[in-house]
Parts: sequence; C-alpha cells; structure tokens
Amino acid sequence: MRDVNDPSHASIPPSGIPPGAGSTAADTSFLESLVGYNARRAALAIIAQVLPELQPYDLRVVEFSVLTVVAHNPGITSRQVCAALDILPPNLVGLLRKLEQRGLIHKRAHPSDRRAQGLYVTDAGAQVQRAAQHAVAAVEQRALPHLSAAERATLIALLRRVYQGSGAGTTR
Amino acid sequence: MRDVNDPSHASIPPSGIPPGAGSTAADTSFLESLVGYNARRAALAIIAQVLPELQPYDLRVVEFSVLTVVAHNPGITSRQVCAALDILPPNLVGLLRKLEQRGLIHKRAHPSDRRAQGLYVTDAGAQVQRAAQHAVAAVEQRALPHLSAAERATLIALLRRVYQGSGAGTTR
DNA sequence: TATTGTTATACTCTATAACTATA
DNA sequence: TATAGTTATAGAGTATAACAATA
Repeated sequence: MRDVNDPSHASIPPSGIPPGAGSTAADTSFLESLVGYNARRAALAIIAQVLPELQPYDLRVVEFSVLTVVAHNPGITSRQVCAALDILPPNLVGLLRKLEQRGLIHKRAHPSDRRAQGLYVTDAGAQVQRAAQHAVAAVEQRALPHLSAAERATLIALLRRVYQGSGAGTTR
Repeated sequence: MRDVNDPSHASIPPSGIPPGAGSTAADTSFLESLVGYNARRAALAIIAQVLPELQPYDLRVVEFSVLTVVAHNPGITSRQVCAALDILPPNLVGLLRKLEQRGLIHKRAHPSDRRAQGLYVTDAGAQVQRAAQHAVAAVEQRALPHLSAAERATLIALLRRVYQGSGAGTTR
C-alpha cells in the first residue's frame, strides 16, 4: 500500500484540496462496511443537532428521554425507567433529583409496594416536555432532509431489529 | 393517561410478567419514532457484542478504529486520523502513545512537512489488526442474524446518508 | 432470598484552552 | 496568520460494590 502523503505520487487526479499535511481523505472502507460503525456515526450526527434544540429547556438528551418516559407513563417506577432506557439505577438517581428540584417531576407513594415510588410530571414538567418533544421531532425532520418518510420508516424498522434481536440491556 | 402501576386496572389481558413493582413494559413510542434514538440503541447493542471480541487483543473500539485506519493508510498524519474518525486531536495523543508503546504503530518524519509525522503499523501491529478485523467482521455477522445481506446493505446505505448528509464532524 | 432506591466511587469518553514548532 | 502535535484539565457518561428498607 502506498503512503498516503508521499508527494512522489501526488495529484493524479489533482484534488482541489487546500494545502497542509492533512489534506487527502483517508480510506475507512472496512469500518464503513460495519453496521455498528455507521450506526454510531449516524447517532452522534443526529444527537449533535438535537442538543442545541434542547438547550432552551436546559435539558440534555438523557434528561429529555427520562422526562418523556415519565410523562407518557404516569406512576412509573425508577426501575421501569431504567429498564426502558437502559440506564443503570445509580445513574438515574441524580437525573431524577435534578428534574425534581426543577419542579418538572414529583414522586408519590406506590399504591402496592412500599419500597417503590411512582414518578409523575408536574404541570410545568408536562409543558416543558411537550415543547421539547415538538422541537426534537422538528429537528429530526430537518436533520434528515434527504430521507423520504418511507426511507425513514425502513431505517427505523431495521435499527429496531438490530437492538431488539440482540440482547439489548443485558450488559448493563 | 392511566397510572401504569395502578392495581385497580391490572391484568386485562393478564401479562405473564413476574411480580415486583417494575414489571409492566413502559410506553416509549415517541422515542422509538426517532432515528437518533434507534440508531443510538442499535450502535450500543452492537458495540456491546464487539467489545469482548476485541478483549483478547487488548483493544477498545476506538483503539481498533485508529489501528485500522493507520494500517489501511500508511503514512497518515494525526490530523487525518482525527478527521476520518471524528476524534479531537488532544484525545488522539494518548491513544497513539499507547499503541506505540505496545509496539503496534510507529511514527516517521513526514516527507514534506516537518510539523507532521507519518503513522505506520509495525509488523506486529499489522498482525494484530488483521486478526482483530476478522473477529469484528465475524461478530457483526453473528450479531445480526435476522438481517439478510441485502437488508444490511440497505441499512448501511441509509445510515451513511444520515451522517454524511448532515454536518458530521463540524461540531467537534 | 430477592428487589427498590440509594450512596460512594472509579473509570472511560468527550470537550476546551493554551502552548511549541513549523508552514 | 494558520496548522500539526501536544499538555493540562474539566466535564459528561458509564460502571461496580455495598447498604437500608421492604417484598
């Protein structure tokens, strides 16, 4: 394999790339043949666009996910949130505390299990969640301008088969 | 919306889930309608299966990616690796140092730019990379048993359009 | 004996500022 | 003035062990 930066082989064809040592594009063909690599790159690219949309609500992606699950599942327990979002219990504690201190969620005694607590959104929490959900849905549309609705549906269906087929959630 | 854990509405139909407070499945329908959410879950599920395959070679996922790019692009510079894999330069330094100390890669003076250094795999590095690449390719096959070759190709093509269409690599 | 929620803690990953040598 | 490589450091994100209260 030839050195990518050896000038003795340069400019066939002449690529209109600016000067500097790091100019030519690297070969990543093997990595690009992997579903895992492409899924990770795609996820990071979308999340990078979602982040600034959630900033006005002072929510990170995980916090939005937790708030959304609680809003859509009133009375859900911590363990159920952990199972749904693949979050470890110790890491959820701080998230819930922060959301509760902001007055977005609150806890009530569980009707049948005195160890557990039911989680609920407050009125303010429901408002914030609705607005943030609209913003997230809108930015996904904008982030994927080249995908038709059918292609998006196909993509999502294939991705779900990837992580539902394998043992998702077993390793943490 | 009804409380998910309110026993007064329980068991219609009776779900065969074991006892405890966190038993019923939570509604995550909105999150599951997002490409970003599904891509992240899929990526994490696959990476969780790739990790143990790389353990015999004492490589983490990022380290394998760097080693692979260097192996396939002899003489590549640090900045080019950063651009190809969307890694920040300060975070690459430690990765390269570790790979160099293990004798898997080495640096040589860049032919035309005295600021830069060309990266190369050693013979040992090339051996490790080849073996690890085979292991990774094999585990991807095993991790996606329900996807045909055509479906895998479709999935990869759609994912690439997601992160190549948006401004991938611009935010970091 | 198992589960819920929790604390404490450690380790990895990612991000920013600032410096030097060179272009 | 800009770029390549580097240091130091800060902040997210993720992981395990262990505990009290309750099932």
